[in-house]
Amino acid sequence: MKKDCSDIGCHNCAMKSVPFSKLTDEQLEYADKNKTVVTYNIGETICKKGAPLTHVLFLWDGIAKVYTDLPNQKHVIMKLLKKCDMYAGPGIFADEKYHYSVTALTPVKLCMIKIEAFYEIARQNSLFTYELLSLSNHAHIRYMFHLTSLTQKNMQGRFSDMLLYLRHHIYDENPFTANTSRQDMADMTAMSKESLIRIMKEFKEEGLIEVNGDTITLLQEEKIKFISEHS
Amino acid sequence: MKKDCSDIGCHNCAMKSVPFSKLTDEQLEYADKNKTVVTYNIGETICKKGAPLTHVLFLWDGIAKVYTDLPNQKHVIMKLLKKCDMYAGPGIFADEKYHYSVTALTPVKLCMIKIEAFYEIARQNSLFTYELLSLSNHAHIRYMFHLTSLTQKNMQGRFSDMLLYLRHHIYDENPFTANTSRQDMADMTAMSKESLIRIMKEFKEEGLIEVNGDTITLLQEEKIKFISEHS
DNA sequence: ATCTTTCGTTAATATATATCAATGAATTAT
DNA sequence: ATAATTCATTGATATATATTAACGAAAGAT
Repeated sequence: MKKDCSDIGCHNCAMKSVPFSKLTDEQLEYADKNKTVVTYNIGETICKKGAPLTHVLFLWDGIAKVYTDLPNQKHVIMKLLKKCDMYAGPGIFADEKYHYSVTALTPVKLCMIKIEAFYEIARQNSLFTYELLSLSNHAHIRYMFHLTSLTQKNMQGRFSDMLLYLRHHIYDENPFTANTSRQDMADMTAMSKESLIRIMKEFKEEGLIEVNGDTITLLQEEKIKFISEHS
Repeated sequence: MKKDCSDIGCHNCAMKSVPFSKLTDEQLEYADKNKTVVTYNIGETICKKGAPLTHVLFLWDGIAKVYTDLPNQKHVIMKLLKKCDMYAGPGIFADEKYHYSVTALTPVKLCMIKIEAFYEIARQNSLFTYELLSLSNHAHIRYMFHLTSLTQKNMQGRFSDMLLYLRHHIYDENPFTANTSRQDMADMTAMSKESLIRIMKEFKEEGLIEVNGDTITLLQEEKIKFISEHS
């Protein structure tokens, strides 16, 4: 069965995240009463860093970027969100602010659940909270990998990590068509746009990848993995 | 009352972390039965990255470093642990491995609670899990700050961030005596040891700090904050 | 359809930071 | 006490990466 979600209530939503699969019927009902469905266009801001955290997001469709919206315009993209992803910023259970901005890279359809409802369910159901903690820690492990990539690897290594991330975690297919601009890719790898393009060219010339506009083919994935691990 | 902890059981432990303050007497009793007290010497490894995660740590005394133990010897120190800190690596509730190594920078006394006991309590008590999630997310917010510091700021900015971290989060006093070597400081700021020393000298010559061996005085904290924010 | 703006690309140059090498001071081992 | 390591420091040099500038192509606006 293809995972999809029409607006027929949390009960029947086939996209339920692991924490939500632990809820009782009553709790799902409650979540359902506190949800809203919204559609965003490309480039629209879904969450703004610093604003009060009011909702948890569940992507039904589309790709969005989660990034540190820094005053000096130098963003770091922490991750991309895709279909079926749940997104609760780190401010939840903490200071109740958004610490990242989220912007749509394609048209994005999502449902939002009020944070109060979220808290209420967490208070009632320790299995739910347990799974949230699990998700949170898995995310943490990924961020640590990201941090060591960005601080310890050279540009070739960081670029390789980005390619593998897009191929395996976001698009899950080999020739993939990225929804990220070159600037976005630069923000994912903590380099300047010009450097990113130069490294991309280098990879093309060495036959590691093929690039057609936004469509990228990994021609020698093993070598790319090697570069990721040895830079 | 000075926060301290003698081995009189979790019940009477004055250092109880917020999550543990939410436990019932019975649950505290249970934790107590599953704890061990250990002392480590300087330089000893408390946890090794990659090893199975078996315990959660509670520091009674001393300073330890939490770092990504990378194959190529290029470590990143994520944070320091001090008295009263609880430390459960991100592998808890996830893949049950240590993702960071932890090493004692001073003699360290700590108690360890078995992870199974931890899970059992989490299953029973949603308030406990709730507080764990809160801690986890607060930690995440700090890591994000760290990541943007390391990837977006120049060396002066990163060094300033480290000084402010040591002064406010670790030692909480102004002339402080660091337990970190120059190499450790370099690993905290993602630069080479030589660069760290050069920046340190620069700060001394500009009258921002005074350095006597490992004792550092922030002479112009406002300017250091300014550098942190504008680099 | 034309103008304007943004985006992708390239090359030349500047700069921040790492690496290398050398030395003295401080620890640790013998 | 002496030798042997390790650690802190400095200067000279190399290198990775950013910045600047320029231009064509694509996309949006009038």
